[in-house]
Amino acid sequence: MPELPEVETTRRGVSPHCCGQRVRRVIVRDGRLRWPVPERLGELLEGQPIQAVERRAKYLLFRTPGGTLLVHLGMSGSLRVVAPGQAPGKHDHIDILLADGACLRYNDPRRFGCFLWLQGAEQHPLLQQLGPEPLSPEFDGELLYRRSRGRSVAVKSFIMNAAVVVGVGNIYANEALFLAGIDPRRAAGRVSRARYRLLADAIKQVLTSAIEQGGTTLRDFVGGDGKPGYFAQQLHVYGRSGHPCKHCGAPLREVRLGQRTTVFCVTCQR
DNA sequence: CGCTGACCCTGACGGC
DNA sequence: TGCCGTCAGGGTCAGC
Repeated sequence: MPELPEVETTRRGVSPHCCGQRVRRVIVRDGRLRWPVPERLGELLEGQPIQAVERRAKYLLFRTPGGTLLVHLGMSGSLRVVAPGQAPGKHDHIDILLADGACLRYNDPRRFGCFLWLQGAEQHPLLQQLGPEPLSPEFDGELLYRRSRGRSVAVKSFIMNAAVVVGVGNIYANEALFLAGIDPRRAAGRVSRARYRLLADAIKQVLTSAIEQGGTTLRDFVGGDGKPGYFAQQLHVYGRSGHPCKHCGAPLREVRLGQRTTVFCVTCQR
């Protein structure tokens, strides 16, 4: 379940192994992802040098002179660098073989991810509608306040909307709302400016600390069995329905908002 | 335009 | 033990 910190950790893990290298070969074993992997991906990518690996929202962008490979890990995807000659396992759908023999291997049991080839990537509809990066200075409480006026949607659904701010998945939305003391069910338009400042800070804080902890597992992404970083993180509410609130001890409550499991403390979050 | 809910998919898990 | 239903979740899209 890669959230933004896992995607960023993946980027940092694979980037040094890819950058400056040419793609020798592309092997697509199963191209049935969110959208079909382009038939001609091999022809398009082979021979191209990878100039940079960037991230926008939860998308990874592999830049080459001929175009950009856009990768999303979906719900269950992972991208790792494996040693030459490693036999593929179950759900290892795509290999990108690099000039030095290393292999960038994509595994995705649920196949919610995507591999797309873009030219003029910035104009692509998937990237064009996106709101600001949560860790950029552009994202703050003022932006949330302004964009939420008159909106009746629950504040939790609001901050998970990629048109508002990217990269806030279910886990971190729950955690940030707890830290900010805001009831996730509250209408977005009825949250004050002061509380949106707290919320924006909380979002930055949970994502930053998750990325830092993801960094400690970097070698897993590079070498062997990648374990998502957030398992190491101290979670206050996510997955703790019915357990005592870490602030007041009252049992945490669970509801569904926009098809997503939502956990919060009725006492501490108003 | 804003919002809700269906949908894509497989594996884990609980009940019987 | 095994079968079956349910749930998990990011993001897109249809429809109200």
